[in-house]
Amino acid sequence: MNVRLGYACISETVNITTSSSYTYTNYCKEKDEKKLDRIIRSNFLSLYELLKYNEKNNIHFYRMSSNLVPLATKKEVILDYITPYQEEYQKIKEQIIKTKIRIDFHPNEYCVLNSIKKEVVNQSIEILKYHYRILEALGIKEKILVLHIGSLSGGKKAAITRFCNSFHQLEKKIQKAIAIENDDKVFTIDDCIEISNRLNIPIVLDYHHHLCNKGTLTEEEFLPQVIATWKGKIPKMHFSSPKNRKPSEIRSHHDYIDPDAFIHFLETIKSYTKKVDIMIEAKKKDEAMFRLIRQLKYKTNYVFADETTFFIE
DNA sequence: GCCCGTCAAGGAGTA
DNA sequence: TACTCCTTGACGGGC
Repeated sequence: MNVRLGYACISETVNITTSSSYTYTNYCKEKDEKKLDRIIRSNFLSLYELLKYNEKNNIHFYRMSSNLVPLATKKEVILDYITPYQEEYQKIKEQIIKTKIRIDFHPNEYCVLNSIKKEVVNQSIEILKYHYRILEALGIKEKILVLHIGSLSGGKKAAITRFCNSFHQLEKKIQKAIAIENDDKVFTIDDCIEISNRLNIPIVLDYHHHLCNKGTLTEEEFLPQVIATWKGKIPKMHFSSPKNRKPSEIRSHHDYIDPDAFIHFLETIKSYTKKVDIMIEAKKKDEAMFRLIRQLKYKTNYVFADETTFFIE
């Protein structure tokens, strides 16, 4: 099995941020369009710098921050975040094409497509449109928006039906970009499989969430189904370690990854797929990924093709 | 330069 | 109905 590791949004090594913000409260006070423009350009420039850093370190899998454009989804703010930034998009696009890095977005838990409130659903659709437009502007061919199912209101059956109904309200091209992820409290991998079967969309398995919130299917049962949802594309999965074994902290992410748990995870999945991209979700971001890699080199016979890519027999 | 309160979002639980 | 907590990184005032 070929494994590529990636990290999300922030580098602990490079001291820049792609998430500089301009809060709505401050914007209302100041109405400083130039400041907003400066922040957006700074975030795009930082994204370009991070992609250069990824290239230097042979990182082939990366999640962009959702906060690239502050206030982009605020109804009260009319903001064209595409046309004025063509130069920035082009520069980033060329870097993405050059390095063939696989990139995605993961809108946060406030994007609730199955909310019982119509205005929240509408706002969630706007949030997805914003992410999709950025992917389009960056010329990313394989557009992926990883989404949680959301609210449990009215019970699971009703919640899943609401998710499917809202999904069908999305433009077709955005529907094609949606992938769903199991969460750590409510929607299990079983639920994701049910939804995936109804909507024909891929599933991102989050193994930490699965350990917190198991369905009835065994790993042997769900793994081939989850991988099949990618229809030949390289499956994406998320891996993190619990901050603490205490029930109150088991859902929180640790600074680093438990290498033995990770090795166990790889051994579990290796007979089901030839390739996998795994996003390391640890508080120490890329630093945690590189520490894990050093530990894998020490503990295993995995054959490394480059800094973040290796092969398991 | 560090510390800590605030911001921003929706859901869910409690009073 | 109103509140508090959850989560997370950035921000910004105070010292």
